[in-house]
Amino acid sequence: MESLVDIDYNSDDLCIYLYFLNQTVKEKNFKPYFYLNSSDKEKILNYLKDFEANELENNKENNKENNKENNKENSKKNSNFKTVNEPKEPLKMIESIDIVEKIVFDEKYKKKKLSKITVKYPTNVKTIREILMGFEKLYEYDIPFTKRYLIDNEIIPTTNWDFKNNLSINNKIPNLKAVSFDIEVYCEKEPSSKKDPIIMASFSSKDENLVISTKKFNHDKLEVVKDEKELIKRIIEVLSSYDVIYTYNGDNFDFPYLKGRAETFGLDLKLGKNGEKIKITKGGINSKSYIPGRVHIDLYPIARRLLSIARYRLENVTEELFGIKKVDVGHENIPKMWDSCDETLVEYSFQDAYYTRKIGEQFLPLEVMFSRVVNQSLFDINRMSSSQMVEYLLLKNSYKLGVVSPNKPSGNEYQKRIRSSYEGGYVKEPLKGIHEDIISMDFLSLYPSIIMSHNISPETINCDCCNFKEAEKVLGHTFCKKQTGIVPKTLMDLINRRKKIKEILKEKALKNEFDEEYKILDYEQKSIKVLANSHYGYLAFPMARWYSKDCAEVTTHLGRSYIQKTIEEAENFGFNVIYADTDGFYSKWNSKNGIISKEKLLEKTKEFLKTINDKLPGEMELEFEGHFKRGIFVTKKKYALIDENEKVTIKGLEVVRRDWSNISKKTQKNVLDELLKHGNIDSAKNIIQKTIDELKKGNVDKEDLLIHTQLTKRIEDYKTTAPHVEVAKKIAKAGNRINVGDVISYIITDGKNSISERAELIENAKSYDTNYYIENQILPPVIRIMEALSISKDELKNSKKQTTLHLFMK
DNA sequence: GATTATCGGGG
DNA sequence: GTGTACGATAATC
Repeated sequence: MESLVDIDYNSDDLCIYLYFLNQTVKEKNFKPYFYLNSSDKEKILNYLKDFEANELENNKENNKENNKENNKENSKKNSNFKTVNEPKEPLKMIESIDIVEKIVFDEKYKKKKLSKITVKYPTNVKTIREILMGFEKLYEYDIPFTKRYLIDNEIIPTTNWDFKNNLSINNKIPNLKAVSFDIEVYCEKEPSSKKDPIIMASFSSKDENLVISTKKFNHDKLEVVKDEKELIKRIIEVLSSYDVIYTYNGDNFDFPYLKGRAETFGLDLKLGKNGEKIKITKGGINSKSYIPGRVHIDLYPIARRLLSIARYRLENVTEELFGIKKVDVGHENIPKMWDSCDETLVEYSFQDAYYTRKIGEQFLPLEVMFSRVVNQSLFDINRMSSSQMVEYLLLKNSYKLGVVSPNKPSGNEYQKRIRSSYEGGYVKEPLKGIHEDIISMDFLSLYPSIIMSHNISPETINCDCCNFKEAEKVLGHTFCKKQTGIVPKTLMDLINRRKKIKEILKEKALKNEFDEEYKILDYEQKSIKVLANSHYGYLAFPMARWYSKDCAEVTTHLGRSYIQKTIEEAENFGFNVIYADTDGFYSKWNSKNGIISKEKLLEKTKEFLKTINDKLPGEMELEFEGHFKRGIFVTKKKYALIDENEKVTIKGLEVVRRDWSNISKKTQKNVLDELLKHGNIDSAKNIIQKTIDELKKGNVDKEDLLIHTQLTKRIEDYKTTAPHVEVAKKIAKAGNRINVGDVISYIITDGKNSISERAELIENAKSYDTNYYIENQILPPVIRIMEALSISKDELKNSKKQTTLHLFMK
């Protein structure tokens, strides 16, 4: 019994490689295929024959021309001989043409006779597809070969595999040997693999913590090698003994960089299970670094998908998950530290690898569950958006139902979809200000429930097989009563599976059985929840095969109507609804109905939930989400709350932009903390006034005034004057190199010229413009909060102290 | 207020 | 690789 960890098409061996934990199985019998909307085999064959004859004829002509040109070019440049185009011989590529009866999605689920065209090799699909495009409509012609294999054979990756009975056994997460990997580079500016060397590599696994360096440091985990080439060889050696490799942004940085460096030494990155080379595909911004037979897990895309934080640097993710602040050195200091043999650099490099592994261990079980539920490989799942996962789930279900799936949109259609918009969820304008004793309630999976209970799906919308009364229409649309659509059907399967798992979990919890199986099932139900909640978004996803703007629009329309009716009921019951967004709301007890204790409030909430849930249709449920000690509501999507345990939740108010000065960020944080923790508006006001005073007195740290802005284009390309551009010009004038992408840090100094002219580097700043910092850095972030509490801007500025010019003492 | 441009992660 | 190609936020009209 073994589990399938990876699958790849080997283009040298011309077959699929199934990478099990301890063996690679070659699959030679599976052939690529697609469908053609025609059941006339003779006609298809004749069409191909005609094409081939035509092609041969054209090629003779072209070759004559090409040869002439080539000869000319060759005599001129003496360049390599250009190969002439081979004529396309489609008939040789075809394995078979079979007439099959299929249900066709695009034709309202009609049963139809189609041709299943099987070709010899995956690359043939593109050739034949392009020829037959002019003949009739094609289906399922762009499903990657290995993905197709997994769908058709119902092989569930990462489950144990019973070779005797040829079936997968869904149980424990396989015992994969995992290591994390991270490199450090010596560079002053943007790293370039053409010149900047790799100086260190770190690894962390359950029984190995290692830093390899090309220089000696005083550190216990360090191994020293003589040069960079040896380092690269050692990296290959270490990585080659593991099944799973964790990185943080390794897709875009570590592996492409390593490959670039290896090339300068004439080395190949033969990292695959059987010595296959790493495959790095560059798709514009996002690369993928694939190692055949091993699973490269990049934690960065996972963190983006599963966490909701302001920034996704490794240090932010570490802090979010473990509450630990890891050592950070700042990349610009690496060369200095390397030159001065500062061992903090080794510790930093090691911690990067260590926490990358910790994050990997945290997320791997969930990824494994996604892989099993969606039925695609761990590597691919790692890099899929939730909409793509839904698509593969639908493709799998569609195949099981004998349905030919719809195609991806054409370029034009895609553009049209991107441009179209529709009304989203209901967002209530908040009752601005500070509120206490807040209860939040929300709908458990509002959109999935709506899609299921109304049978919303691209093929059930406006069907022609049912009769509807006018009153049954939603936004003028109707949904079939006879047949369950593929989207609600897929959702129901997921929800039912989750319900069953939840029941088992409940039983196990009662028996106190929090064992391995409990954990696995818990991960499974979590992955299913994410997938279920992604179905609505999928309907509006422009690249989706089962896209339907009408379906998405009906879903949000019904959602708005449910939440609005619920708010009305809550108000009638005695609540005062402060704010609402899409599927939930924040409320307090209306003082008109008397002042009640927290215990009584929770009781009332329970009572209300019972009455409302009795009225709601079966699938839908309003839930108690939380009780908050205090909350500040500023505008739509901008609010902050604090709960019983002093845990602060901030939505839309955080200053996350790196270009704001420290003093600005600090002030905003302190003001919010004060308001949430003590509810004291006056002391919040004091904080702001005190900061302004300190600024006027000149008691601020120079560093706290730095504003950071990135240079996004070349200096000469800027049409407008901006502070950071002016500073960049000064740096350039002083003879230093300035590159696109550099972050310029500056202080606005005092004077009479324009702001841009007064921007200076920290070492050149002799003063600062008090007024600028008050008006542009301190006030803007706090003003909207304070205005929601009826405090005016003038009131904040009015500290009745004289403004004096302040100079930095040095 | 709607539409268009820019980053993001890594060193 | 049977190609791709996201999504949130800031800037700008």
